[in-house]
Amino acid sequence: MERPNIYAVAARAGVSITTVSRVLNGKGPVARRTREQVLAAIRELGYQPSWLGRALAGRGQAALGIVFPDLAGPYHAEVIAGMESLTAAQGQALLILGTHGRDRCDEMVLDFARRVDGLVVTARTIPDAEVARLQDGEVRVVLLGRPPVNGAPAVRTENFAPALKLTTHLIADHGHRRLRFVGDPALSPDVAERWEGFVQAHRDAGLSAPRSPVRANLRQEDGYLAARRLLGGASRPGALVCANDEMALGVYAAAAEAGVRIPQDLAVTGWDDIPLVRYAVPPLTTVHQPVEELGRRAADTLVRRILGEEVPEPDLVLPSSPVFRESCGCRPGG
Amino acid sequence: MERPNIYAVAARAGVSITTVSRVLNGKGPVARRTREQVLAAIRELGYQPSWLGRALAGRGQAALGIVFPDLAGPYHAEVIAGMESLTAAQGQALLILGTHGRDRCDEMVLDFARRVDGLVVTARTIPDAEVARLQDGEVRVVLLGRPPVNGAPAVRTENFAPALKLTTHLIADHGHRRLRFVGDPALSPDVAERWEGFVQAHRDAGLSAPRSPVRANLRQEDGYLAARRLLGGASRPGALVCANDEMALGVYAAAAEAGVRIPQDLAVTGWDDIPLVRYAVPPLTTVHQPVEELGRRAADTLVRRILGEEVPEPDLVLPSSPVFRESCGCRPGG
DNA sequence: TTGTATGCGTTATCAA
DNA sequence: TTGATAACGCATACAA
Repeated sequence: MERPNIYAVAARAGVSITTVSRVLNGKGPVARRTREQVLAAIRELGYQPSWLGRALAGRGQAALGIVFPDLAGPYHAEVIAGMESLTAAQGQALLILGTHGRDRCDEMVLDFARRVDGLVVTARTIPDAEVARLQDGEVRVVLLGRPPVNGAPAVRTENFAPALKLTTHLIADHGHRRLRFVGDPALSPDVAERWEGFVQAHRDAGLSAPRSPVRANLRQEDGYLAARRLLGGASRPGALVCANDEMALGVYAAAAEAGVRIPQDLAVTGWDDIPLVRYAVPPLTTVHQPVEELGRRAADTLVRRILGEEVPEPDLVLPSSPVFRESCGCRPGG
Repeated sequence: MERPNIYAVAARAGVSITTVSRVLNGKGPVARRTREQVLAAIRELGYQPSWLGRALAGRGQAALGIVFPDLAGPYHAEVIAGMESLTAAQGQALLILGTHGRDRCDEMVLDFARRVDGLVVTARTIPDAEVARLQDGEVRVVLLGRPPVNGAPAVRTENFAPALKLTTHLIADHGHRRLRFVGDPALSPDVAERWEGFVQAHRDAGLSAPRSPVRANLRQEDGYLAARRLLGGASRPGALVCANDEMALGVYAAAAEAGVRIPQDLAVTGWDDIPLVRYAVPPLTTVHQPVEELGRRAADTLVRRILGEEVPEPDLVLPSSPVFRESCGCRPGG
């Protein structure tokens, strides 16, 4: 048995397709009795409208897309989970595309954009210029984890203030003087802002400017390798402020290998507060980000844009704050 | 400027849309000169065919879907990454849907299925009966991490043999006698098979049957809680075989808290070989699964089904094997 | 209150 | 070698 179309329903109910369409969309006047007949026919045939037909007829595709660099760490998976929770609830489809640092991904993204009503574009995927071009091409875009571009609204998390607070904590409360920042500010706006907060804390404390960041690529192995280098070197740092949790856990491994105790010999902090670090040994001091909500809000903002509503906050910054556990030197349970 | 359609191209090239279509699809005879004119028009107008039109005209939607329970751990994200690598390379779209243990997800999945050419359905999402119904409804389905149902091909990883080997290693090489399995066999076919291998190892070694599994729910916290219970109890186990890595790391935390040393006082093993465990302290002995390839192969199988090709292996089982590090008691580096 | 006819952008059939 | 035209499934202006 073929899948029934709107004509089949109309025939069965003894009406025209227009009437069926009206019943389906709840628009326009339909006599009670007629409506019931149509509804009955729909039920009997197990009819479900083809969203292809709908989309082609100009009703939008009821689909959102997200463009991310890759699915290596937990971060983007959580962003996607947040978006998915919203799209699923609203009966929309969610399409995903990883750029994987490919060169010619402009076309890919453009092609991708054609299949959705709007796009969430994360940091470290496509350059601002390309975002601007998308905007000009009437593609609805929402930026995630990066500042607004050319009128495209952004949704992101706080970075500067928590980094400042965290670093100040290490300096003022635990007396650290030789701190290093592990992460590459050039890699993403988020990391850049964290670095800024790190620097500011030094200024605020009247310390000399910190040494340049230890450029590392956000994965655990990068943290491990960076720490191995640092811990083997002459002037060993007293505290490592890592740009994310995975690198911090990499530092844990290098420290264990070198016989360096955390936090007695080395304070370590992360960023993200991924589930694993709460049960790390010792529990990691980090900065909690509402990543899933970030995805949800991005999707929500995108939907508003698509509906033509005014976006209330074109640059929404969600609060994130330090979680002091034990790797910074704080006492267990206190 | 509106987005050009096939008529615009035809008009510009001074031909009919049929000819344009032929050039586009490389089918049917087209004079060299004509083709060039059409190609020029396409280029000048920046024309790109609408996939909506294509799909409606019956060419398929060039989209694959995956249904998963949630994005909590690294596992499903990696599966998705594997699928995405294939779909992106082939210019297909990838749609995702999480069931989140929702009740009435039958309709959601059905609706979802209408938007794609085929579906990868993972374990712990929808019941076999529902999969069978999808199959009957002419939805192309490939199962992932669960056995074939009603003719739907499956792609999964080895479980029994590695579990047998791993457990035997603990028993024979490290002399363990009081082993417990942490995980719920009822939760997924994968876990059930791992439990079977665990049991078989006891039989093979001539030991009495192991105690019942410590039912825990795959997340780190569940492992932590389970281990806390076990380590506080009277008859403390000597080895914990965990159904996945996250739970094993939870065990790490509980052990540290209880002053139990790994592996001296307690051997621990995981499953999956997620990146983090390689740099755990101590490095975790686990079973490596080619999860990303699993996703890729599932997508590949699905594409074959869609193209109507014979699926070479209706029940593809990818090999997975133990990685002996230090948490089982093996020496560093050997 | 209901129906007719047309457009959306493509592919495919058949005729020229 | 090319073209006119009919699907595909739906929404909607317009007519009745």
